[in-house]
Amino acid sequence: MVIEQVQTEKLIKEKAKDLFFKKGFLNATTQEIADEAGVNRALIHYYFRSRDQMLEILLDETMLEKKERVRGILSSSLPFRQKIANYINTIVDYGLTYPYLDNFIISETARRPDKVKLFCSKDRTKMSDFIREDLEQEIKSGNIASISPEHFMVNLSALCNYPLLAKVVLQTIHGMPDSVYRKFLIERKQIIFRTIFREDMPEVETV
Amino acid sequence: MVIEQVQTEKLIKEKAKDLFFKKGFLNATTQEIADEAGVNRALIHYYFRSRDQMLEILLDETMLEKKERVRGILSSSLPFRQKIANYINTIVDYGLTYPYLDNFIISETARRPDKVKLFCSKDRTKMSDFIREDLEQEIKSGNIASISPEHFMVNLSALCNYPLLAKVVLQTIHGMPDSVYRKFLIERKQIIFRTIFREDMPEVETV
DNA sequence: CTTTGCATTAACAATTTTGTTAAACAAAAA
DNA sequence: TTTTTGTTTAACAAAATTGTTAATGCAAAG
Repeated sequence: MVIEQVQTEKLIKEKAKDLFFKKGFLNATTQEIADEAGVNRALIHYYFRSRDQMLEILLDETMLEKKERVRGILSSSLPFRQKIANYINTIVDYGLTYPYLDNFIISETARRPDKVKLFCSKDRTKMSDFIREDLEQEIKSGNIASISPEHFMVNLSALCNYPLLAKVVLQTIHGMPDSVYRKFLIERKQIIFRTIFREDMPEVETV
Repeated sequence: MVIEQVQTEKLIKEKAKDLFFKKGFLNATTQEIADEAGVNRALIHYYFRSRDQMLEILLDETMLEKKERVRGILSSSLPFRQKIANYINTIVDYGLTYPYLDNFIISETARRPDKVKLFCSKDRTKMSDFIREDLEQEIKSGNIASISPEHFMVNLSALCNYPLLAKVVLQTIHGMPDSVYRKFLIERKQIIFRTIFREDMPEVETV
C-alpha cells in the first residue's frame, strides 16, 4: 500500500471542490479533475464510481457544512440584530471562500430539478422559522417594515448572495478588478445590514 | 424556395431561446434545439455556422432588448421613486417571461469570463450613473440611508433577480408549487420597494 | 418545361467525454 | 522471500455531441 492510500480520496475531493466551487469550472471534466489532483483519471471512478456520484458527495458534504453553520447562527440565543449580523458575515465570508458554490448549485438545479433535494437539507426546518418570533417582535416595535419571514429571508439571501452570483458581470460593468471587488463585497456587509435595519451593524459576537 | 424560407431562422432562434431562457435547459444540445424547432440539426449550422455563434446571437439580441428597456426607464424624467417602481416591475416581469435568462448569463460568464462582454452592453454608460443625482437628492433629504449608486443598484438587482436565480431551491425549501411561487414573485415587487424606501410602491406610470 | 439557386436532409467524420478492464505496482503479512 | 491485498495506471470501448458534405427538394425565373 502506498503511503497516500487513505489521503488520495480526500485529495481528489478537495481538488474537485477547488475546480467547481473556487475556480468556477462548472463543467470540469473528470480528466481536468484528475489533472488537478495529479492522479490518473480512472481513480475517480475507482473511488466514486461515476462523475455523478462524485458530484453528489461533494455537494452533500459542502452544503451540509454550510447549512450547519447557518443553522447554528440563526438558532442561537443572541439578539436578533446580532444574529443577522453574524449571518451576513458568515455568508459573505463563505462566499469569498467558495465564490462559485451558489453558482454551481443554481446551474445544477436548473439542469436537473429532480436532484434539488441534494442541495436542501433533508430535515424540514426552514431557516425562516428560526427568525419568525424575533421578526414579529421587531415589526411590532416598529423597527422594521411589516414583512413575512419568507420574504425577509429571501431579501437577506439575495443581498448576500447575488453579488457573488453575478460577480463576473458586475465586475465588468463597474470595471472592478478582483482586489477591488473583494473590498466591495466586504463593504457590502455594512450596506446590507443598513439596508435592512437602517442602522449600523453591531460588532461580531458569538454566543 | 419553401414558403417558410425566411421564417426558419427566426423559428430556430425562438425555440432555442425557449429552451435556454424559458425552460432552463442550460446545456441544450444542437439536437434538442433542432427537435424543438422541428427541423434538421444541420440547419442550425447552415444558419449559424456553429453552436457558439448561435449562442452569441441569442444573447446579444436578448440582452440588448432588456438593456434598452431598463435604460429607457432609468433615463426617463419621472420622479425617482417612480423610476425605481417601474424598474422593479419591468425586471420582475421580464424574469417571469424568461425565468432562466440570468441563470444562463451567470453560468456562461463563470465558464467563460472572456465572453462576458457579450452580456454587457458595449457602451460604457453604467446604470448606476442614471440614478446618481436622484439618489444624492434622496439621501440629502433623509429619505434613504447613505449609500453609493453602485451599492444601491446591486441591492436593487439582487432583490429583483435572486429569487428567480434560486427559483428551484427556494421553491423546494418553502414547498411552493409553480403557481404559488409566481404569486410570491409578484408580491415581491411591493416588498422590494418597501425594503428600499420604507413606503408603499406608487402605481405604475410611464412618461 | 427547364434551369437556377436557396433550403433542407441524411449520412458521415471527428472530437470529446465517460466508463471499464486487465495489468502493473507497492506495501504488509505470511 | 513469497503471497496477498488494495491502489494506480494504460489501454480500450462506448456514447454523446459537434461539424461537414453531398444529395434531394422545391419554388421562382427564364
